[in-house]
Amino acid sequence: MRYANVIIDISHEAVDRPFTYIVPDELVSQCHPGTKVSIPFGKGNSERMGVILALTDHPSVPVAKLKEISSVVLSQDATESRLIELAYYIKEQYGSTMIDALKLVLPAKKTYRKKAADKEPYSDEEVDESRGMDIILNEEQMSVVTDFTGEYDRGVRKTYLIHGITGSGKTEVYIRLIHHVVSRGRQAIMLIPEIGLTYQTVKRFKRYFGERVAIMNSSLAAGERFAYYEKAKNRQIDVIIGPRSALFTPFPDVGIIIMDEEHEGTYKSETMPRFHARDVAIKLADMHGASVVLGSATPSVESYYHALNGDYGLFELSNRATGAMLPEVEIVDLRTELKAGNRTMFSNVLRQRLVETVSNGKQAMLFINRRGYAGFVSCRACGKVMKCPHCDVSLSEHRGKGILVCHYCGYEAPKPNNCPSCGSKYIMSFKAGTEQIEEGVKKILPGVRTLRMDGDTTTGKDSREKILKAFGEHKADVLIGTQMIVKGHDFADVTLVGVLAADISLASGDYRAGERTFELLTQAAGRAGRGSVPGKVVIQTYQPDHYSIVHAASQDYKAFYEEEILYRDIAGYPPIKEIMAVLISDKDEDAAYLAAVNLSGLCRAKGREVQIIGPGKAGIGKISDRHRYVFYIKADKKEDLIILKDDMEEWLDSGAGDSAIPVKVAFDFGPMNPF
DNA sequence: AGCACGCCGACT
DNA sequence: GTCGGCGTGCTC
Repeated sequence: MRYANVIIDISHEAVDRPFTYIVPDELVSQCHPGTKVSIPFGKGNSERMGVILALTDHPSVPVAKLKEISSVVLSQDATESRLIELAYYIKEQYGSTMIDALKLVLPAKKTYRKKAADKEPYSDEEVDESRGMDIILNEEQMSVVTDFTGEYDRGVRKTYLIHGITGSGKTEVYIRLIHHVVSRGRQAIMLIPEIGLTYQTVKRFKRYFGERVAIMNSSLAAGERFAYYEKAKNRQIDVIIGPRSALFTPFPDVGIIIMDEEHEGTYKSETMPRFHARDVAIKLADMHGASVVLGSATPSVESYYHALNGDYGLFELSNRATGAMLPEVEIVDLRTELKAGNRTMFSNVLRQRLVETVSNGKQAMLFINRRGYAGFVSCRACGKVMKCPHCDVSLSEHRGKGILVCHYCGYEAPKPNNCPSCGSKYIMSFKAGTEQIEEGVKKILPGVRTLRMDGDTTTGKDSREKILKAFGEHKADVLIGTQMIVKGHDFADVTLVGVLAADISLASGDYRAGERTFELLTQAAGRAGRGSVPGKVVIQTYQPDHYSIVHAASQDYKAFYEEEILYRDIAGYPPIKEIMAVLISDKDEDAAYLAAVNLSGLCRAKGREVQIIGPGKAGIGKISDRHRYVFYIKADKKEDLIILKDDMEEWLDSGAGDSAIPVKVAFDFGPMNPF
């Protein structure tokens, strides 16, 4: 290990690639990935700061061109070195390169223009002098706050889970906890899922923390983000609210990390360091001596398992803070509807409730899981489905534009007038589920005012906000949408929530299907009756006896958990066992397959106590002309998976099996979606 | 980013 | 004839 790959200065695009340096004998013992070093660089050999990415024996550049590392730089900037350590943790845990992990953690300045910093991502709200102390908490909320602050002041640092039903007032509790930590001179990171938090919540935080809180949304330009980072470094703000990347805010002394809606899938990165924000938050908290608070109405099975185990502290909030009643839930068996001759998407019960609701001047939300209802395009004469030439998926038509789009690679093509297969001119697109429902609603209630919201028809978040705003102002009677309408939007006039086909999400075929269905139904049900009138929920399903549906209807998380954990135990899934997916892709199908066989064979040959499933073709066999193969490894402990990941990385680095070199290999620990 | 090399205008 | 403009391009 005589040579080191060093990144010079991550913050400038032009030099954000590794350079090779000779490691002098006397520095060998001190040089590791993540070590800061001083090196001569450029024509004038000016001394620059760099970070070691990796060590190697075989430089890719002629040795004659190499210079020596001058010295190892000891951490003068604790915040930065902590983030570098965090990058190293991410690299080790999730199997990425050090450079990708560093780029994640120390984002490049890029085209930073000094502007947005002073522009206040809300108008200046009056800062409340009592700073959050005027929130009146109920007994349950209060006991969470006193238990936490008591332990915090005694120096106890750990991870807590707040299991609080929808409307139990978790936000007020978060504000109190943050206030406590901030008043002791430390900082707070408040993580929210990508979908963002409502304007109401933002206003509450602004009100209590005023100028000392920054809100980071995913659309924030790199420059704006950088401006916040500067403020955080200089202790000009105490609280950052944002999605998973908010974890990398360079606060000097973090005291608490809160993760709201901790069960949300968006906390798991879908791109190369496929890290889970929960794990990284716990690691970061450990480095700072901070506590972590996870909150959810429907905790992930993993987190609840850890809470029951005693790994996490557990708080329960089981009352609605406003005293509003839980909605009344009815399950409708679609099989009996069909037998009775009802072939529409609406059961008699739902039809009746819909008419009642609208004629009483109230509002209804109708929810459909989009999966399986995408607006694909096919030929009526021969049945040919228009597919993407680069991916194994069907194309969908962009609303009325006559353009077919691939959602995976962005390929676009005009909609043909004649079927490319049989020449017929009867080419039509299947309507999106929401469109069909809208038509159905209008048949039941002629003249009803409807709004539609789904991923395909809603371009940009602006139109989304507009739709929600219009519905909130009661400019429509019925809102029809996909998952996106169930997340945390409170509308006082909504007294009916209808779930049209609850089991579509059960059919997704991965081990989280039951959990996801329970979550969606519970969240959807939580939308009904947020005002003074109790709400009604109608769940239509073909599997009325499925435990996810039954327990969602009775709003009984614990009963759901008991059955779910039993299933995970029997089938050997997380959190009982740990699972890793290895995804291999290449333009050449044979090369991808061969690499998958070789890698899985390598893992088998190691003879560890693991179970290897596959390899096989991935669910979507081709994306952007790259053929995809996948295999899964199950183990009792995550460490066993990490060791195998390291073995595979080493094998790939060493160039063993020359054919395997160009293939891309991605590791995914605790995959959220089946490949 | 910095610093060099590089090929066209007004100066000791 | 040379000093110097900052336009491309490389830095282990």
